[in-house]
Amino acid sequence: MGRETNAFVDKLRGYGPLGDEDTAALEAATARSRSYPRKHDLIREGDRPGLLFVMLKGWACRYKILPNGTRQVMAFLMPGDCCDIPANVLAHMDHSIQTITPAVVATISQADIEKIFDAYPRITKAMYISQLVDEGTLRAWIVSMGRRTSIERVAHLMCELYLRARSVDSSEQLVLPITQALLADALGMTPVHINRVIKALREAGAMTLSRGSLQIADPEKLGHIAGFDENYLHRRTRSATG
Amino acid sequence: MGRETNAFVDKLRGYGPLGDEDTAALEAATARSRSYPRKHDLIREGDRPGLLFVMLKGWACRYKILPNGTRQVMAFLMPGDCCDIPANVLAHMDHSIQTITPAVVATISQADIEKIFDAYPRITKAMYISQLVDEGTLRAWIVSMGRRTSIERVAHLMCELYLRARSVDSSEQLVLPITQALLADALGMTPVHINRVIKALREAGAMTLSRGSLQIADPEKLGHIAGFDENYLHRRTRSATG
DNA sequence: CGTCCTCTTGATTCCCTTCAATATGAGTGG
DNA sequence: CCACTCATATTGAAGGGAATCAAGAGGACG
Repeated sequence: MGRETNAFVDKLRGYGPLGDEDTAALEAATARSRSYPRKHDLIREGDRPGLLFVMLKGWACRYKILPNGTRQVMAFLMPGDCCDIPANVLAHMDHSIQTITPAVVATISQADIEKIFDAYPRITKAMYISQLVDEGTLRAWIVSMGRRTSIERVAHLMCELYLRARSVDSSEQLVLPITQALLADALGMTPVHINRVIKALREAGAMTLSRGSLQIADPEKLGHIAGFDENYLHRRTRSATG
Repeated sequence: MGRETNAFVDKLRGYGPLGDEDTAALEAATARSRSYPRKHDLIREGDRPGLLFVMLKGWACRYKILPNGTRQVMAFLMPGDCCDIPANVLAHMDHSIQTITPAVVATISQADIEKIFDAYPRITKAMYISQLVDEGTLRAWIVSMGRRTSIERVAHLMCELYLRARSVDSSEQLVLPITQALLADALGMTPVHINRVIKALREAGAMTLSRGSLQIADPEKLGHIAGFDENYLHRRTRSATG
């Protein structure tokens, strides 16, 4: 087979120059991957961390179940994203990670991460920057939850997911694997109210969500409703890296 | 004068072993610091980033003003915390940073950061981990905003700030520089409602907030109300580094 | 072809916001 | 030392947005 693109390598390359030996090391580290069905927990709250998960295909999310039984989703992971909790700092996971779609994910052991960090400073730096960008996404999320109306909130998240998905899959008509229940868990709302908001967005001609997949009818309109400023995503044009 | 403790070095040392040359480099980089009054913007939304801010004394916060005029605070910065947006990835700041108290902060230029990253891999790694920990704090914040009641939300934030403040200042009776308006901006609520929640917490004997400073009367009770699990703060015992 | 998951809609309730008025203390200047 | 001003805190009343409760429709799947 030909050389398959590795979403993780692509992403890191966007954050800093990588040499051939860097990409080779990354590809070697993520060579062994596993497939998982949807709704499969990759790691659960309370587990001992220690592996770096690298999403190669499919989506996942970080979430936490609260004592009252409600669920909060804190992040969406797409191809190229990775998640890492350093085992030497944290004894137990404070949240879980679950696939949203069937997914292919590679895991890198703590020892191998250490080796890579020691031997490939450019990788360390790129991952540091990747971390900074992820943090910006979380901050934007906090802003949404704190100060945006529910319709703005939904529209804003859809804009973010649309742009992020688009940078790993440039299909013409993107379809995002989102259910109303998942949206509710991500935005701290009830499924019932999410449904009403989505109806409003549908009637406005901005987007349609049905049976687990979302279609953006009018990205411009959606962005306008959300008051969206894509600056925070820190996306770079991909053309330079091709 | 004797050797003053550098909160930044102390914090990073908690995340990984640093050699004498590492700490020397960090101390040299943060040697030149400036004092700022309270409510002073260190950097504003729209500015070009490029400096690494290191809080040496005092508190600050990240915030964003939305088009409708409301403000959302996304993070509190305490001595030892730093904030960094890589200039080569982000053209303009997507939020501002402002001091909450009079503060002493050092700045490191982009060029010097690069040099440090290239020459001191242990520092890079420690900062990467520091970043991971900060991200955990943001995730906890999202959980609070999404799925906790207002009283739990206030109590939870107070627990977090109390523990974080305590790890840099072990005074017997900690007093946190928080106003009701600031709390409201941080938790996405109105000052009026914050006031009512605080009244409830006061009457429960958990904590008291008055005229810009907060006292925790009963940390245990507060933690119980919040459903607080300090796991996510990834704090380590400081004794080992003394 | 029944079961389950996802989505939809209506009615009611309640938490929080909004609006408004007042209190209280800190800082300032005469 | 006191009047003045401003930021902060407090409390009440009314309104609205989202949750809750409840019932049902429509596919997907075995």
